[in-house]
Amino acid sequence: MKSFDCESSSEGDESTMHAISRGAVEPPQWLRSGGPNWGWQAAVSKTHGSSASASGSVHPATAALDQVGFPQFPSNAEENQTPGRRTPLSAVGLGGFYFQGSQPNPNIVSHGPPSDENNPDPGCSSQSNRSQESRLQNPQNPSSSKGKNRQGKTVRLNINARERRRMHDLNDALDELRSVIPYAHSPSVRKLSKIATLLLAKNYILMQANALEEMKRIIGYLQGTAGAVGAAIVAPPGFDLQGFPAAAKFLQQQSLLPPDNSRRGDGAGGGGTSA
DNA sequence: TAGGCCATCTGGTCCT
DNA sequence: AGGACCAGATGGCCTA
Repeated sequence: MKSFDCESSSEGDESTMHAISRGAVEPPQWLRSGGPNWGWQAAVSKTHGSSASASGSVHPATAALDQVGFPQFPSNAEENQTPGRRTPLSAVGLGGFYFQGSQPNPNIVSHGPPSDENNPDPGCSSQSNRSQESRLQNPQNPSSSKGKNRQGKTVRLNINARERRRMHDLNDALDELRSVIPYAHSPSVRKLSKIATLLLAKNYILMQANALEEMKRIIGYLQGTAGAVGAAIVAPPGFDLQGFPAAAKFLQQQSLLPPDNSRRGDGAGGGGTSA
């Protein structure tokens, strides 16, 4: 169905999609240089690589997400979901998300400022507009309710514009989500589909939660070990927390590090965080 | 050409 | 009443 108010989707969205793909966001260092392998690279290569094999009728991205061995965590998110109406944004503190007119992420291609969509361009020609007009007019009583039809048409156009803007905001949020998900953001790589973005994001969150739990266990173990021998944990030579203030603070809070360890950039390691 | 993905329109429901 | 949200329908574009 053609757009009624001169905001045809095809051209604009196509350019948007290509622009987003070109807006390369390199994958994180840990992903590029053999960090913890949680299956992301496999997922990405399967999803977007040239070797992405079509798996039947399923989209390659989605199929790859299903095939990849992501850590499977018990997910009660869906189970706790009540059927029917979704949680409104205001309920999660995002009530003011719309109409802010800001683009926090410069990588995100904006659809432009809300182009006065509530006032559909009267000069916007055309066939699609005329077809809409004809569609919105009541064929039963064309003369008596002309003014009402016109008003109804305006209302309908306003509703369409709001819905369009809502979907644009949703897509912008998805773009922001894509920009922080570690996957190949190279120009030669196809943009993640919406469902793939959501599934990857979900697994990424679960992965991070798992890593955090593991880190806590390690710290707890180290803490117990240090207590057993009655000595403080000494950071090994070359170990520098200057680049990790949060970690340093956390370790200080856990009494695992002397207060000045986080400022040891000039110390044993000589400033390098690693080899 | 079929299937996947997407944007848009549209009518309904719910909330403020 | 107006707006947000949702889901179905429809048509276009792209890829295998």
